[in-house]
Amino acid sequence: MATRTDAPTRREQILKEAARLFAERGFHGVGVDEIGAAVGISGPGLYRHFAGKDAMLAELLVGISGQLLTGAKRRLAEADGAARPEAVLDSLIEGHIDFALDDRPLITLHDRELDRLRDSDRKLVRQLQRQYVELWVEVVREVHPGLAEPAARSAVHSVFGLLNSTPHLGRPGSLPGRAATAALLHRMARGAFAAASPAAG
Amino acid sequence: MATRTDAPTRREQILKEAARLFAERGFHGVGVDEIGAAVGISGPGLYRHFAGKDAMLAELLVGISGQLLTGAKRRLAEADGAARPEAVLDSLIEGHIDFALDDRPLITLHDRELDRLRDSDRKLVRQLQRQYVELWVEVVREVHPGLAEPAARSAVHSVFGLLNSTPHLGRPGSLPGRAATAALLHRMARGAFAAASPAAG
DNA sequence: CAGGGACGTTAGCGCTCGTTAACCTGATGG
DNA sequence: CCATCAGGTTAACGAGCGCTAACGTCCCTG
Repeated sequence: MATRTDAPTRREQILKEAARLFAERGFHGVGVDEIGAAVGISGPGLYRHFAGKDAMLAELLVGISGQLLTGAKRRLAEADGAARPEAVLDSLIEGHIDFALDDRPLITLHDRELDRLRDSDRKLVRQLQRQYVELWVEVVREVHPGLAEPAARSAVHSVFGLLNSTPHLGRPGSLPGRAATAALLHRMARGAFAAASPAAG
Repeated sequence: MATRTDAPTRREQILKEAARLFAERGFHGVGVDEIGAAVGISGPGLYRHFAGKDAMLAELLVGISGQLLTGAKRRLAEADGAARPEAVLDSLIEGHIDFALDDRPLITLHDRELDRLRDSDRKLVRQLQRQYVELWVEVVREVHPGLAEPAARSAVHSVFGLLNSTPHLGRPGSLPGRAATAALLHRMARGAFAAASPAAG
């Protein structure tokens, strides 16, 4: 992946600030004037870049879901064939943790403001999310064959809850460091999956 | 605990419906007219029972936090003295799971709408939440002495995220049954804590 | 039976918000 | 050198919101 070095476009600035504000105070809790102020322009100026407030949220949520799914598919393809299923699962976990630690506001939005979308956008996001979940379910069941499919699906959702708890972990600074936190979350996710099988215990 | 058999008061009806609506569409996304309609009266009629919309949210959040903390303290006292620390932790987990499964809308509100409260109410809720977390941290560290305090605190928050994932688990009906779900969550929580210690590999 | 409180109702006020309209400005390219 | 256009500005509109005011009705009690 080529790392971005050029300056972010205005659209990107707006999306980033909007994500932060939406995560902090909720979609309805943030006014367009505030979003504008956050990027140095004033309210209606945003409409040169987006069709409306809803469009910003839609682009954010679709982007998140797509990014997660794309990354997961890539990791699956990279580790394809010879790799132990454990390694594939570790790669998925690692990817999700990176996302949860680096883009906390987006993680918050992801399961909080979905209902504010137009029907078509919401269906799209839901479909991307479902694909992402099913991809995890398959890998988890390869690593833990004793796990029935419904239980595996519940386990995946629960581990997402665990990994997405990063916004509650205090500001980055009270944490024991990013690497240590990532390692802790990784161990816990693996432990949770391992304990999900009724046989183990 | 004496089980309620008498009819719920109007206040309780309102709180229950408000919790559901707030969880579904967010605090700002629900109008007082809707809350009123949900209990069969119309908008302004609510003001016979609550000082305002904010007051409903405050009462809900303070109630949740207090209930969680009170229940945890009771469980700790009941199992006091001779009990193995593992049994105490299991009791805490069980209590939290009961809450997460039986009061899903409240669980959703609990970490979503806290910022909408007046300063004094928010401080109160935060204090109750902190006490609840610290109580868990102590018990977890008794069960897993290898866990440093900051890591234990992060682990507790993460397990809360795991347990509070119940709203994402699909409507109760697609689930393999309440008991099975509770057992799955319980196993995963224990497994996550066990895997949190760096020593365990 | 009078009186009052509990619990509703509808009408409407005042404010905020998303959005549009109308206008301005600086860079760009034929 | 002028036309165009991207990207801003402020003013204002219309809708929806929380909340209050004013009023009605039932039921309980002295």
